[in-house]
Amino acid sequence: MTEHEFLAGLGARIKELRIKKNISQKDLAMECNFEKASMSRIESGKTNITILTLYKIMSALNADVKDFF
Amino acid sequence: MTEHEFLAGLGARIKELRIKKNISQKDLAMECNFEKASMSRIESGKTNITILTLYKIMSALNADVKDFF
DNA sequence: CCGGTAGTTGTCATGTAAGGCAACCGCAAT
DNA sequence: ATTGCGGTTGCCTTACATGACAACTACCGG
Repeated sequence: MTEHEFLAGLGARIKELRIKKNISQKDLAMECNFEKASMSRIESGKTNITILTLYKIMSALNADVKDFF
Repeated sequence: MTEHEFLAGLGARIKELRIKKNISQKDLAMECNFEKASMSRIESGKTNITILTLYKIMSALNADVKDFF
């Protein structure tokens, strides 16, 4: 698995969990205290997020980090 | 769980897996293509690593990312 | 047609991770 | 006492994530 594939897969997983909770990128981003633009880039695998950013998203989704992989 | 606790816990988990494989920070760092100094800081929770750095460490440890949480 | 909603993309400033080098601390073992 | 190893810390540069704001597309509602 390439690094790019890894990031894309992670973004897809985040999107999947977000859709399951029926909230918009904007709403999820607001709960994480950043912009919907950032969430868009994260879900599309364009940014190599830090582990704390992943932690914030995980918390906002009431999910366990394990659920992201 | 605070962000600091999250980072510290992640570092401890990395250390645990590294010890289990019986390799030094230096050797693990070399496999990840960075310095032992960086590995020391990661294991002690001093740096907020990116997900690709975690991915590199995971690969070097022949572990699944799930094993880190 | 026009408003709002969801998502994408460009650009910017600031902070900080990545990567590297060197010096240092404990602690073996000789 | 000194050589070596594992680990820690300080400092530096460069790259990039974060966070923000705006502009844009596309779709759907009235």
